[in-house]
Amino acid sequence: MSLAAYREARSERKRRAIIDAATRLFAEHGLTAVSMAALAGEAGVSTATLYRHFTAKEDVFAAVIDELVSRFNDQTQRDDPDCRRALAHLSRRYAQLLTDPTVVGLLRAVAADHDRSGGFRDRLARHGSAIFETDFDRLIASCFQAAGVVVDVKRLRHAGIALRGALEHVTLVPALLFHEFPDPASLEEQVQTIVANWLKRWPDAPQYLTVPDRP
Amino acid sequence: MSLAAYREARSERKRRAIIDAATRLFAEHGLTAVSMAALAGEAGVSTATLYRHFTAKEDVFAAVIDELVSRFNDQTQRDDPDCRRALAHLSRRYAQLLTDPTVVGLLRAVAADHDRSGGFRDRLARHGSAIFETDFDRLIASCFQAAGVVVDVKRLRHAGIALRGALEHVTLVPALLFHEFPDPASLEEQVQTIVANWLKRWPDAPQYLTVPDRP
DNA sequence: TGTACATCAGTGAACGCGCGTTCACTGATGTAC
DNA sequence: TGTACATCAGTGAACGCGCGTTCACTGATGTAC
Repeated sequence: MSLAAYREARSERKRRAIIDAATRLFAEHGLTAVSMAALAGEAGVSTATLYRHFTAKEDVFAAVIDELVSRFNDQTQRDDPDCRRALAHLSRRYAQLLTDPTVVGLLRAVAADHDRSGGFRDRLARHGSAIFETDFDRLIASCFQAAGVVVDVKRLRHAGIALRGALEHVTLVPALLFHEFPDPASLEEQVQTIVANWLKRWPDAPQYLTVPDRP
Repeated sequence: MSLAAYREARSERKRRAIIDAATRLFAEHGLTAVSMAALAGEAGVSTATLYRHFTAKEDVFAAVIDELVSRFNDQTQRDDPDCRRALAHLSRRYAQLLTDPTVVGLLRAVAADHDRSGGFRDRLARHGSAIFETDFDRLIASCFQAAGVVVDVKRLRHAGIALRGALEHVTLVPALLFHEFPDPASLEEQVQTIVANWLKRWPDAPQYLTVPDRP
């Protein structure tokens, strides 16, 4: 049975090399700009081997996306009991994710080739977005509760829009549109300022801020 | 000289048809997914005619982007003397632009094919972004001034991040990533709420909000 | 007025290249006897 | 132990298609005489 073991090990190594190379190339250049020959070269494999492991180019891309999504799922972690610290921590993770060149590159690839897939590929974006949405909503609600402020659903929603919007404005938007990625130090500083501003203006805001608009 | 006039009119008609068709197709499918044959078909023209008007496919794309940029430039308008109304108006324009399927589609196309152009094509994104940045900065400063609050540059910058980030979160982000576009009514309502929340929390915020973070 | 010619934007058909994909074959290892 | 054979992931070379681009030609109009 050692023949089977040998073959499986070699096969697994090749498959890993293919997915790793595909992750790099698709993230950097997008789906259509990467040829199967280029992918095979980067992975150190023949093009025919690509087709032994995957039925088509889009199938390789799907595998790349699936792996990234499952990496998201593994990242759920225990909350800090201090909800303000927990929210700052979540914001940092969010900002780091949205300035990760691989993640952003794949998001761009998914968005760009939207109409050539059956729609199954935007799992990455939707799934990742949904995970963070849930976490943000929960922590934002706890922060309001901890501050002793009772608020309605609509205000909670806009509190989330304010925080996530500010974070995305300094991360995802320049990264997606301009391929601009902040250095870690300035990112950290921006995130801290954004979270501090948000805390002061939403859960810690004085009561008059919770009544309707001024005339 | 009527021959020349006839030819020029016909030529101009063809050129317009090409740019219009290219705007539609590139916005919907991106640069690489649109073949010259498809473009010629949509424009009601032969592929050879495309090459009489443009030297290459990328040149057609550049013309499309240039036209959109110049349309931006024409839109500078006189400010409302009430800076709060002016800011609400600017926010609405910004939100409408970032939910215009053509604009978003071309932004996506520019971002996706970034590395195959010499970088000249991101004029659209940079130029549009710069125009709005200037306008927002100016109006935000006036709103603070009108409220009698003196603030430093950094706080002004974060006020802008808060407002534009919230607007982009409900427009550009879902549009770019998920191809989701809100209907005009719900967009209008979201923009109004976002601007109202922002005004209460930034220029109208009580003094304690302008001192450094609480311990 | 009629006719031969000049002009040039537009075009159908072709070209050659690179792509995604497939095919017939290899070679490293285990098994039968 | 040695030898003939079975297995099957991996591969180099080829295939056919669609793409961006070009070429030789057309035809609508004006001009010369």
